[in-house]
Amino acid sequence: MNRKSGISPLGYVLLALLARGPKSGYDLAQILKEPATLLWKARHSQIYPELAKLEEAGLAAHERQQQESKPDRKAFKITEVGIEVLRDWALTPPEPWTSKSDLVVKAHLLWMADTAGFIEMCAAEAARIDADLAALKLRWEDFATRRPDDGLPPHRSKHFATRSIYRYAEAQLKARKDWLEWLMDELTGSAQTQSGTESSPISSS
Amino acid sequence: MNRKSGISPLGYVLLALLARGPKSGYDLAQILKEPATLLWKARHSQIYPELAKLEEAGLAAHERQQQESKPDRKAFKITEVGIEVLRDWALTPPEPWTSKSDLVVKAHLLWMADTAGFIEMCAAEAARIDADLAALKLRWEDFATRRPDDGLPPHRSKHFATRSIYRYAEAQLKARKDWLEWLMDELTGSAQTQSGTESSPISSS
DNA sequence: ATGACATATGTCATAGTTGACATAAACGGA
DNA sequence: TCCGTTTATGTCAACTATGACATATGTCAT
Repeated sequence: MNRKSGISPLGYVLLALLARGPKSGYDLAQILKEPATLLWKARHSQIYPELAKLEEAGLAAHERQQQESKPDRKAFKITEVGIEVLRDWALTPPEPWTSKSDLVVKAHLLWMADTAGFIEMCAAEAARIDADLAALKLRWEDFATRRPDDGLPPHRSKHFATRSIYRYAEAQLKARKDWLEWLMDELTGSAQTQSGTESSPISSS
Repeated sequence: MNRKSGISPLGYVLLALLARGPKSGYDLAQILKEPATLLWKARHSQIYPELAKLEEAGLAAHERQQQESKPDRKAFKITEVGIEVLRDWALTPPEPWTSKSDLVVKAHLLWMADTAGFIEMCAAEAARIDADLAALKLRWEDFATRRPDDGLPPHRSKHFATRSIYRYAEAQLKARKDWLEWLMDELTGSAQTQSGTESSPISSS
């Protein structure tokens, strides 16, 4: 729990999802699970206790539901207080953004690594990003089919808000991939004309 | 500590920095402190214990140094074993990349937020990114002056490796800023022509 | 001297996150 | 009937990270 507000980062994520409609812990875990993290990444082991905290704080409430052909579920709803808290939080300055990628650390020690192996690793990562981008596109198409445009103006539209986070994920992935491709270009040019770890001067045009 | 390797993510970061030359915990804390996180973000409270672990594992070693006009320091060096461990790690597939930005969570709940306040928050964030980009450029120019190009081919050059991580940071920041600008464009268009939180039908062409 | 500041090293309680363990209802196929 | 899978909820130990507290040396200005 964040000292100032009493709500953890994940708490806000859960509230933001509950604000669109009631969901169970299981539902939330499906939305926040890997791969292709769109909004946030979290496991059910973190989600269930967090929901209990939100409920204790009066920001969410649950109701037991019986289902046919499925076990019972706890349907969580955001409360009026929760909505107010969310609205306020939406306008507060975002946390300073710091991404921690071990790929960048590996790039930092590129100069002492096996060049061929490093390029191979980069190529595999670029392929993984392509797969993520494709999965993202499919996921968006699926969403857009299930929930077609509500026709509301962007600033009131859930459809638009969702689209905006897809665009964000896509932009970040593309930037990462472009960088990888620039890096591989620089390295292949360099490793071929100059001697690498072992030199095998077969052909240099 | 990571179960498989016995080395934490931060451990690899510290080794990668030590591989370029001896550094004290204080030096490392300066490199890894905010703002404008380039490689990783860490506090000295995490760094000092981690250095002790690396030393215990035989991956780094320190030597006490007396300095004029400054307190004593512990100069840490990477060991031969440490170098081997790093080289191996450099070729292992990077962790699946998941960035956690609360800005994206805020975008997800855009539809229920005060539009004018939201746009203002975005504008402030865009300005912050501009400042970060400017600071990044200055930091690169400072580095390039202090450590001019070593003339080595990219795959063996520390200069190039450093440049690559600057490019990465720049690309990520730009992608984030471009997205923010797209978002603000969409919102200003929408909020002006259609009624906002309170409707004031002044002019609708 | 006194106080502010940079250098330098450390600990500790708390918060956030992961991965493993644990349980159970309902379905479908072998 | 037993086994695997999906749905569903939960706990717990270990790991990672933050923010506060703590201490000490040396410089410089007041």
